[in-house]
Amino acid sequence: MNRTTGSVEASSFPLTGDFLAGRLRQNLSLDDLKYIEALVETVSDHGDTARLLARGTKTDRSTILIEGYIFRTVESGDKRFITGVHVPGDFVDLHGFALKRLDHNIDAAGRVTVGSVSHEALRRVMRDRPGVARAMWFATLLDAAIHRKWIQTLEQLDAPRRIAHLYAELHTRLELIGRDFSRALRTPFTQFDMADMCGVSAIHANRAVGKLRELGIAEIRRGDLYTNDWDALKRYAQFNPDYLYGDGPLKVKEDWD
Amino acid sequence: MNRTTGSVEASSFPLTGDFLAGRLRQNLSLDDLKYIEALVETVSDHGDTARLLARGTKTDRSTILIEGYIFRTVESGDKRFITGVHVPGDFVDLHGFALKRLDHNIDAAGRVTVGSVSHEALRRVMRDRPGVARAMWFATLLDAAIHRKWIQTLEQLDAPRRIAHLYAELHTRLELIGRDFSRALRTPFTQFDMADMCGVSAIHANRAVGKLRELGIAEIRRGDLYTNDWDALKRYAQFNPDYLYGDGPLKVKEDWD
DNA sequence: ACAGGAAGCTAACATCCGTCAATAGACGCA
DNA sequence: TGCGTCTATTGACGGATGTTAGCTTCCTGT
Repeated sequence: MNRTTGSVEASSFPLTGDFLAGRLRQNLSLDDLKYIEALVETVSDHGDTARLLARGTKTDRSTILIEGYIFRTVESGDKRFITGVHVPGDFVDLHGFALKRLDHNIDAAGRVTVGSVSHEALRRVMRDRPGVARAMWFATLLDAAIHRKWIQTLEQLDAPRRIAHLYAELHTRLELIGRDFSRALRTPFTQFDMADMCGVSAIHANRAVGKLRELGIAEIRRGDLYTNDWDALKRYAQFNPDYLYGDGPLKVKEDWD
Repeated sequence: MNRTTGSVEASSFPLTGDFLAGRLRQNLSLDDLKYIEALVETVSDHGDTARLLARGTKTDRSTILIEGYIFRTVESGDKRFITGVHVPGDFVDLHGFALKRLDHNIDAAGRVTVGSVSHEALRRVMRDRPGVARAMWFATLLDAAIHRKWIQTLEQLDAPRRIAHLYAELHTRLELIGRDFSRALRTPFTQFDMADMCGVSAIHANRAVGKLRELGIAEIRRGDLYTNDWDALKRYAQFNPDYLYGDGPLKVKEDWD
């Protein structure tokens, strides 16, 4: 595997063999995971808010997030909208493999480490490893389920609850890939980022953060959320983790063939 | 193919051989389309607002919409939220094939005609027709792209523009499956339905419909939209059809294998 | 034709949220 | 250390939206 450096120095993330064991973990054997990891040809680091892929780009590579957070963004006029956020282990542009032309940007939130897989390699997967190909399909179906929950959140909740729901979702997704933050969840998000994810103005996002603080639900400082009662936060946000399929209905290997 | 009747009488929809030529059309040969059509084991009609599949259901069949509109809905408290709408030719629960347990309801909007395909048959597709399997994957990726646009719409637009955007999207999606409504787009949507799709109260949806009328953008009566200037409506809604990939980047057959 | 119910419409008031303006705090860089 | 920039915070005001209530219109079944 080749290792390159983006706009900041190469990270010291240890490529010990399981950095891909994220969302796909439940669906694949260790053998399959090692197979995918071998597909990653380059690993690179990128600095604050770097644009990894611009809307409209035709690319022959797909990107997997290894460390950090990534936003899906669209720009309209002078405003930015965030339609999704990714955590380590997620393929962030698998749909670019199929749809060829991206309909949105892929932006780093803070510093990130990403791996790159050529579409040529993915075509080999499609041909030689149907089980892996299915797992990748399922991963994109989970993306769709998360999108639907964001739609519901935007339709249903007020600004403070939207922000609480965002962090509740991230907390659960990070737990599912084996990262437990019992008391604090650290992110590089600014209140502008939160506003663009929640569909409110930055000033109103600030009010919402203040309300969460005032209610004793959570203390958010520079993107990092501190709480001693995640259950209370999740209850306040009306968070129900079913849509993340964490109990493993993604585990369907035995149902196939 | 067996033909059954739901809660209303069997429709007279002519099953002449191309009712599946919807979203998949651009990706598949005529031979492939006929192959899929042969998979449809039963066709049934359903009456107003029938629930075709309830959240949490484990099903061994998938549903393809032949005529009418279908909502994806979730209920919370005594409120309903609509996270997506489908037009003829769409597979509405292909993800149920992969994820096993549905995280939302599948509800008819008005009267619908649907076809049913067993998961057993889909497993055969996966094994015997990789090209068809890929097309179905791409169809779910397009669902995700539509979801992202809904997220952006909820984040960006006010209520009148959201409703205009909804009809603009439907207009384009119906055009892509060969149904052109140059002057009127007929739907069975109530203003409650529009409200639940746009994340506003029914009363505010009524205000929004009134504003579109007052501005001369569109006249919406009992779900049916009349306009003599679709371009003006789409401009008002800031509608850009790129995300529907109507120009055929879904056409990737030549890139595979 | 008639009655009942569902859907559409309007008004009044309260709350949520956007915008503008100004200030304070935190961080990076020289 | 000091400066500049980005981020966070607060207040004031106006517009967008939610809620409640009541009324009207349209559709449908008898």
